[in-house]
Amino acid sequence: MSHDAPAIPKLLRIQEVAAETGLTMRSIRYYEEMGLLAPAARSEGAYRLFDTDDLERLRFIAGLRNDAGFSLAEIGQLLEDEQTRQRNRERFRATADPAERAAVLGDALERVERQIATLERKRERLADMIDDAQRRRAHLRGHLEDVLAGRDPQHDTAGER
Amino acid sequence: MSHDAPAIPKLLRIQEVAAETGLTMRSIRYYEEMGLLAPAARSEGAYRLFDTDDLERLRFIAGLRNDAGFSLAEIGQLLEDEQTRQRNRERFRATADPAERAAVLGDALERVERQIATLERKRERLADMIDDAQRRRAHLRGHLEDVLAGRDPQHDTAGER
DNA sequence: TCTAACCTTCACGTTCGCGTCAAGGTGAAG
DNA sequence: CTTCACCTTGACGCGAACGTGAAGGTTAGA
Repeated sequence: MSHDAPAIPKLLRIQEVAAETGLTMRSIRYYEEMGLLAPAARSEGAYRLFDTDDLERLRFIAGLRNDAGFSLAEIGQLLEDEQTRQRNRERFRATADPAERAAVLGDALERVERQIATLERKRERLADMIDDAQRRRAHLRGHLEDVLAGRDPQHDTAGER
Repeated sequence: MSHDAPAIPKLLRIQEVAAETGLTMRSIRYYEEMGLLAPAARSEGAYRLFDTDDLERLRFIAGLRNDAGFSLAEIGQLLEDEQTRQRNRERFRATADPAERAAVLGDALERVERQIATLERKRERLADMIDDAQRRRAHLRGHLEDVLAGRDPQHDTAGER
């Protein structure tokens, strides 16, 4: 009967976090230094201790960097907005003045919309590039089929651009 | 007796190209140094002269860097494939051996497919992030409407994430 | 021809995103 | 208490992607 532990969230040390996320310890510390990470819990002797939220956050950061190609500064903006959102929530609750509440919300809305615009520009670029690549692929497949079928058309890709 | 110039494609100097593409002169030279740019034409006195193809190429590079977040090395790969494609076309035409032709095409196909996979992973990430952002936006809009309508629901965002 | 604006090639400086020691404190096991 | 793996904070180094002169040639116009 091991007195079931009620809310000990199982904190991890940096090496385990590194193994878990695929990041290096250096990177993790650097991200904290750059303010991308809420100063995680610390042990008595100043060991960094991470919870599952930190893991998620780190994975998010890694994704943004590796897959989306954002700089840490940009990631900082994106994450900052999440924290700002939290604080806005408190501010929001701290006042009952509809005007101020509306202002807070309007601010947040603006930020999010700029984020979306930025992300969508990126996505559109990517979509264009993917379209190009797929057209090339289709073309190559056509040629390959021709060759494999013994055909030998001189048509040479037509509109090469 | 200026024998009417039939095909003078209006060459630009680096400063004009910079203004046109939004890049700096330094970046343009650097891209050439890194082999991303075919050594454009040179004037008598070694001035770099760019044509519209160069402009397109530079815009493409800028797009890949700024919007898609690729490194110059990665861009080099992507561009190299385009040139490889050109050369493969010649190789392809140089031989009549179906096996070799198929090999050339298969090679090109592989490259393109890897490119597509890379790009799509990126796009999926972006799509996820955009979804998140849009959900946040919808939420904020709902709140804002509530406040502007004089409502004051305590519901507080419900499922916070 | 002369000048002002433009260009060239070095070449060193800078920021970002870490890698890599160095010198020491921490923590759990035995 | 000792040991050893693990952690800490500096601090220097490095490659990428340029910025920023310096020193000098080029071009086009008055």
